[in-house]
Order: sequence, then structure tokens, then C-alpha cells
Amino acid sequence: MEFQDSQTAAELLKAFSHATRLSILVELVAGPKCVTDMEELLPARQANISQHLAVLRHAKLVDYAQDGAMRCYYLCRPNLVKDMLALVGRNDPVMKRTPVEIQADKERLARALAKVSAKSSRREVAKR
Amino acid sequence: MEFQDSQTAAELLKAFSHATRLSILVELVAGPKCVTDMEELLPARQANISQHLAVLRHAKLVDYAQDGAMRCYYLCRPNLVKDMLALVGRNDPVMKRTPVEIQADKERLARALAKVSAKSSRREVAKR
DNA sequence: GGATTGTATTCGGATATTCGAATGCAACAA
DNA sequence: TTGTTGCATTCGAATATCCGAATACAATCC
Repeated sequence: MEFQDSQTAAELLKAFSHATRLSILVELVAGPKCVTDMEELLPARQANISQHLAVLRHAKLVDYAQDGAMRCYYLCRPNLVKDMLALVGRNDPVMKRTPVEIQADKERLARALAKVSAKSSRREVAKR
Repeated sequence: MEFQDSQTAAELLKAFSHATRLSILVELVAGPKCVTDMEELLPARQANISQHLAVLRHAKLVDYAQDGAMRCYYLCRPNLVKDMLALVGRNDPVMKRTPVEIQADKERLARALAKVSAKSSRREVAKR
């Protein structure tokens, strides 16, 4: 229903889940960059940046175009990346709920379920 | 700019980055549940579910209301969770770009930067 | 007082991730 | 050809995550 494959979704999220990789993505939102550009912008060594770029490549979040000896990295799903950065940057208020509200919510859910099963049994009857 | 703290954002994302935790969140979108409810719905043992719930609690994604001996877990940032599930469930097309397009993009960026610095130097002049 | 139910925590071993150091390797220059 | 630049990969040690087993703990029942 919600999504078929929670394993696949988790793997995508793992690719995002590292401070350095997020910073790389932020840089790439501004435009394509090669590894040495990123070295200047980030507090990380070249090899490490290449390692993180490999992770992002496997997740199909970035790709590169060869330009002589350099590789220009770019976002290959820019909307996904932008929306993700916006989502984690946004600061949703954290709500607390009382036992009473929870109870009400459960009852609402129970009524909704009852309605659905009533409908489906009416459909069952109609089939005959 | 984009977000101040990539470390914080990465930690939030890590809380999401596990198949079982995603499944728990999917269940909780449908309504509050206690641990034994989840045990029936998920292929995981009680202790393990509790461990994952602890991770989600630390990330302030869920909280619980005590109900006798049970704990009713609920999403304490439901919009964040729903948007995240929708985002990772969505399937963005992966684009490839040619070296020529990349080059054009870089030049566009360079022109934009030039324009901004021209504006700021005009402002500098205006200050005097 | 037990005994039972629902949940959390601790422990420990297996597995995965992370990063620096070293190395590989292709493109280009001298 | 030798050197240099730009980047990737491999290796190994440190660290982190994961999960089952055992245990703890609080609420409720008898």
C-alpha cells in the first residue's frame, strides 16, 4: 500500500544519512561540481569524498560526466534531493498527546474499520 | 543557508533508515498502536520492536501514552513522517546528462555569480 | 503475597560503516 | 617517457548498528 518495499526505501534513506553526503548534495543542488571543487568546500579529504560519492552513485542520487581528466558530478534525481533537503531542514513542531486523545483516535479508527467491513459485506451480498 | 546543521539532519535520517523502523512508522500512520499490536503486524520480535521504538523516540518521531500496562505509541511529528514516506515511496525518474549540458549549466552558474557580484559592488559604491 | 502480561533494557557476538593511508590508474603535459 | 593532476579503489583498524537471549520492571489479576 504505502510502499511495497521498505527495504528499498531504507537503502535510499541510508544513502542520505551522513553529514558529509548531505553536504555534498547541498553543494550539488547549486550546480555540478568535480571532486576537487568539493574538497575546497567541505572539511573532508579527497579519498573520503570519492567514497561518499560512490555511495551516492549506487543510490542513483548522483552521476558524473567525464570532462578530460575531471569528472563533473551532478544530481540525477534533483527533485528528490531538493525535496529531501527541504524536508529535513524544515522544523516540524513535536506534539504530545494525552491518553484521552489516543483513546478517541483508536475509537475513530475502530468505527472506520467497522464501516469498511460493513460496506464489503454489503458487496458480498450484492454479488449473489 | 539550506540547513545549518547537516549533522542533525543526518541523525534524523538515520532514524528513518531501517526497514523495520519504516514499517513501524507506516503502521503508526494508520493510528496509534501498542507493541503487541505491532508484533502481530511485523516480522520482528518484541524486544527488537522495543529497541527500534527507542531509536524512533530519541529522534522525536514517536512518543507514547501509558494505558494501564500498555504503551500506546503514536507519531509526534505526523506530517514529517507522512511526507517522508511519500517522498521515498515516490519514484522519480533518473536522468542522465551529457557533458555539453553540464558545461552549459556551469556557464549559467558562472553568469549568475557574476551578476550577483556586480550587484554587490554597486551596493558598495552606493554606500559611500 | 505470587503469577501473569506488556514492555524495556542489558549483554554479547555478528555484521556494517567509516576514514585515513597507500596504491592504482587514466589523461594530459613536458 | 616521465611527471603531474584528478580521481577511484583497496586495506585495515576503529566505531557503530543490529538482533537474539536473558533479564528487569511495572501493572494487574488471583
